[in-house]
Amino acid sequence: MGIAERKAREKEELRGKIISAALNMFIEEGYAKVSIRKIAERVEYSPATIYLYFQNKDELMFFVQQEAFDQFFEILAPVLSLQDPIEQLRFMGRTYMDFGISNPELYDLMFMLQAPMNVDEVKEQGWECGFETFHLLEVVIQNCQRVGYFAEKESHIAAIENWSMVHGMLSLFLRDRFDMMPKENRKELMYQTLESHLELIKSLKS
Amino acid sequence: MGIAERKAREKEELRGKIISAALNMFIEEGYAKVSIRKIAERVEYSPATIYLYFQNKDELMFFVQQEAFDQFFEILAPVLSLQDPIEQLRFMGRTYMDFGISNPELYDLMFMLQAPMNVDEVKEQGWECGFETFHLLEVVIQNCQRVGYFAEKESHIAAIENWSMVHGMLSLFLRDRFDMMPKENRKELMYQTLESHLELIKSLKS
DNA sequence: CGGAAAACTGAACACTGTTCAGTAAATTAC
DNA sequence: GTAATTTACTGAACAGTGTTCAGTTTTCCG
Repeated sequence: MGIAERKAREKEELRGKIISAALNMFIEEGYAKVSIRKIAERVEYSPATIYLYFQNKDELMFFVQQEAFDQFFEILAPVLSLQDPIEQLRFMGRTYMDFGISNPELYDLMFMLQAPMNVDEVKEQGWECGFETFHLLEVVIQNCQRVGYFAEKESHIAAIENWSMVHGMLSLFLRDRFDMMPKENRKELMYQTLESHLELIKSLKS
Repeated sequence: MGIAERKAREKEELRGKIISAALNMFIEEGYAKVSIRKIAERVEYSPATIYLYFQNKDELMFFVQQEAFDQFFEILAPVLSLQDPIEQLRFMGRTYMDFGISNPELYDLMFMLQAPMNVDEVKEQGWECGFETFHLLEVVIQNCQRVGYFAEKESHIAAIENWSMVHGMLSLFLRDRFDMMPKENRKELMYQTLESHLELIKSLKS
C-alpha cells in the first residue's frame, strides 16, 4: 500500500505549499492583500482547489498563524536558559516587542486579527499557540516570585498585566494610535516604557 | 442669500444622517457588516451619493469614529471632579474598560481598526480624538504625581504604560486571545488585573 | 483496457468599494 | 414664464472578494 502513503504525502505537501505561500504573501503584503485567488495563482492551482485542503480562508489563516507562532517560539526559546529571573522577564518583553515591530503583519495575525480564531480547531481544542506563550510567561513570573518579586500576587494576574502592557503598546503603535507622539520617537518611547515598567517591578522586591 | 444657507444646511443634514446611519449599523452589526450599499439603503439614497459627501469609506469611518469619541468623552467627563487623584485614575481605568466591554464595535473603531486612521484629516491635523483622551490621562497622572505617586517618572511614560495595559487587556479580550481562561471568568479577571495594577501604583507612594 | 475513485477546475453567485456618464431637480438669468 | 445653468443625484459598470458545485481530467486498481 505504498501508493496510498505517497498520495497522503503528496496531499500533505501541497497543503504545506499553500500554507507557506500564504505565509509569504502575508509577510510581504499583509492580510488585506492576501486573497484565495492570489494564493492559488502562486501555487499554480485553481482557487477551488484551496477549498479541498481548507474549509475556508479563516482555517487557512489559522494554520498560517501556527507557522508564525513556530517562528515566534524559536526566538523566544532561549529565555529559560537565562539565570536571573528579572532578565528572563526583560528578555520576554523585549523579544516580544522586537518581534512585533519587525514582523507587523505576522503579529497582526497572531494577536490582532479575528480571522484565525473563528475556526473549529480553536473552538474545540482551544488556542494552543496562545496558551503556550502565556504559560511560558507565567513560568518566568513564577521564577521572579521565587526570588521575591511580584509579592503575593497570583501569577496569572501578573502574566495578564505584563502581556497586556506590551501587547497594548504594540497594537496601539501598529494601528497608528500613537500619532500624538513624534514619529521618530515612538519606538524609543515604547522601549523606555517597557524599561520603566521593569524598574517598577524591580523596585518592589519583598 | 437665504437659499444658499438652506442648501448648505440640507447638505449638512444628509451628511449627518449618513454618519449616524453608519454609526447605528456599526453598533448593531460591527465593521464587517457595514457596507456603503447598506448605508445608502438606510438613508434612502443611491450608493454613489455617499461619495458626494465623503471621499471614501475610510473617511466616513473617521467621522463615525468622532461620534464614538463624543460618546466616550461624555462618560469620561466626570473624572476631574473626583477629589482623590488615585480615584481619578481608577475611574479612568474602569470607565475605559466598561466602555470597551459594553461597546465592542465602537471600541474596535476607536482603537483597533486601521480604516479611520488612513484619512487626510488625521494625516494633516493629527488624531485629535486620541490626543484629547491621552492628554486627559496625562493630567490625571500629573495629579497623582502631585500627591506622591509615580515618583519621578515622566508623565507621558506613565500614561503610555497605563493606557497600554488597559487597552491591551481589552483588545486581547475582544479578539478572543484570552481563550485560555474560562469564559465566565475573563471579565472578572480583567477587572482584578486592573485593580491589582492600581494597588501596585498605590504601594509606591514616595 | 475498463471502470471506479480521487483530484482538480471553470464558471457562476452574491457580495464588496468605487467611478462616471447621464438624468433629474433646483436655481438663476433673461 | 421660459431658457440656461448649476447642483444633486443615480444606474450601470469595473475590478475585486470568498465560496460552491457540476463537470472534467487524472490516477489507480482489478
